[in-house]
Amino acid sequence: MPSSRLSPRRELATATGDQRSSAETRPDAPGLLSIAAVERDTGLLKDTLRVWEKRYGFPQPLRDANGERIYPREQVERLRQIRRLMDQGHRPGKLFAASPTDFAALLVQSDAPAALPAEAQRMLGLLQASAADALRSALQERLQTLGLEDFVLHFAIPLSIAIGAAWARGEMEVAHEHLYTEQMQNLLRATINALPIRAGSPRVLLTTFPNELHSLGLLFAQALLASHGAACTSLGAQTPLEDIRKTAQNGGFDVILLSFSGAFPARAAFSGLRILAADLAPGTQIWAGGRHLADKPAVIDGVRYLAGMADTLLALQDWHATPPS
Amino acid sequence: MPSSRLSPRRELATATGDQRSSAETRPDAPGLLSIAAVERDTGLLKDTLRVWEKRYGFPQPLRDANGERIYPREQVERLRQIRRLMDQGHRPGKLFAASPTDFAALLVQSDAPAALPAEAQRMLGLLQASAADALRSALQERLQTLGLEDFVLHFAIPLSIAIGAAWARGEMEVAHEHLYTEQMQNLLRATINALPIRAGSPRVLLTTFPNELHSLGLLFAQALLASHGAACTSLGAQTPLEDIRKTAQNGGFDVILLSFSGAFPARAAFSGLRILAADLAPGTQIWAGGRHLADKPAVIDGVRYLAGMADTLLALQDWHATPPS
DNA sequence: GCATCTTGTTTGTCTAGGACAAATCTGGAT
DNA sequence: ATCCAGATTTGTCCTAGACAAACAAGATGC
Repeated sequence: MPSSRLSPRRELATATGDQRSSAETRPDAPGLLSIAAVERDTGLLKDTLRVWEKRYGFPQPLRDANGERIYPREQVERLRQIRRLMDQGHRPGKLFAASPTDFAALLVQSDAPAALPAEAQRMLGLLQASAADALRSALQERLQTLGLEDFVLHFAIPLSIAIGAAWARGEMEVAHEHLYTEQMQNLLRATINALPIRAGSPRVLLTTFPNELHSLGLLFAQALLASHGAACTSLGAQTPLEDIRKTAQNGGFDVILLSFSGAFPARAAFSGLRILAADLAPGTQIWAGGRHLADKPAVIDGVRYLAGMADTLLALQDWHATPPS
Repeated sequence: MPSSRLSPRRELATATGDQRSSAETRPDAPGLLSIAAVERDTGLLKDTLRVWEKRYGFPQPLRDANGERIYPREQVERLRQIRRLMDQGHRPGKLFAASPTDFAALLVQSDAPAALPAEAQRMLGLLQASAADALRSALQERLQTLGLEDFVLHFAIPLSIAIGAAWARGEMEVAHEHLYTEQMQNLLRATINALPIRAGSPRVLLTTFPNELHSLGLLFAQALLASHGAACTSLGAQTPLEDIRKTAQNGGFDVILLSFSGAFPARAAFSGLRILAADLAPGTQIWAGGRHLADKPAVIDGVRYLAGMADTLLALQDWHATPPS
């Protein structure tokens, strides 16, 4: 007798792989995580965790009564730090070999001590105090003051980076980050939704390839474009290549914006871009975001690389200067 | 020389496990998917896919030059249908044993032929045509006409269910569903954001346990509560139990709303609820959503079960009738 | 008849160790 | 400096087996 479900859960099942066990996420056992829970928390595949244990001797989880791996919280935190450094280009072999001192040095160095606006600093505090309402209104106030463009470029992005760093350092709970993401999303989506579309602006389709999550980054780009009147349609993250192609053809878009994080292999990115570019309606452009792509870009007809968020606006300017229609 | 990343990707890495391979998602090879891609698309673990192949003889992927599994699109679609029926309580053994006729019958039966408003029917069409702008304004119009509460209860929820069913039937691409989720999110978040908070209303914290994705459902609940003036704070999906506890204590919330989909094992849900209820500030309530929980609820002090979305509003009424402060 | 306990079956996830191709680093030649 | 060949690192996939939790069915008691 199947009991029917209340509401669909698929939109995320697609994007993430919704697992169904109970063991890996058993909510008891305070500081101890199963291998599946660690996979979820760190983004490292089970296979990778096991092979690291064999090759490098870390992590070194305990075992429960059934001989299954049990990871103490501190090891998971270390794994997160390692993951973060790897995302920045370091290789695991070096990281595991590094002395504790060197490792710490790398970590500190990685925390872009970039100029973080004083207000952003204050918001880190609000976040750590879980002061949701205060955070909400503070963000809103900043947005009012700075305007959408400056807010995104000079406030939201540095703040997001700082939060990522604080999280890797273990100074922030998962809940804090969720709270931040929610508030920021609410604010930006509401703002974007209310913006007028300027005539003569391009119609832009935004998304990422499969295996690209990174949803806040995409939202930032959308906000920048929309603030200049572009007609944006986002598919969120993780759209299969074939689907992007079809949607782009149907929708009559002028621009397809793809965002890539550092973790996405450049080879695959270029290969996908080539395929996408191959059967593009004439006049349609592709904008590919992601710093590591812009470093040594493959020359593909119809593809433009954006080295940073700010480049998005330059591309838009150029589009206006020479509309391909 | 680490190349630094533009923007943080963590908020989703947390929630999903961001993988880093290239093979599983190689964007070439039109109708053929690697095992990792199938895991992402169907939500079935690699291990499960392999063990099904051995035990039931399905799926039966091809092999590439390296002996690695390659799944044709049609098998993946079948897997999605199976997954959907399993979410409704069917067991795999029966499904694999069923004759094609019986299987088809189950599928049809599962597609809640529930009364779908004519306008919703029309929107399914818009979605399938990828008419993003038309969809956007149509949704907006519906929302204006019906008001937030009716819109959610009698329009958005049935529509979401219908979309889930169409997707399982293979009539809908991933992109269509992404498009829908995005538009709906934009609309609801913008609306919620603009709602006033009524004095004397409870402060509600919304989230789900780890392994619970289901973000649109949570957003629906938030919309309903907010439409009646409640002060809602959402953490999104997938918050670790410990984090929920801490946030709830800090934030001075009156209610914690947890949402569970059918795929979440009831045992684990009750166990988690008990832990959470144990050290709750006096006067704080827990509302647990999810039909399968309400069927045979474990009696836990401070926990109220919501059998359906509409129950959310009843609970709110009761709260107002007898404020626990 | 309805509830509770016991047993047998189904099912998902974990374990182990081995293999290999893609990505990266290294040194040599232009 | 730039480019190519070879060596090394590294992530993911493979097989095969084991076991506990979830479930179904039958037995027992009220």
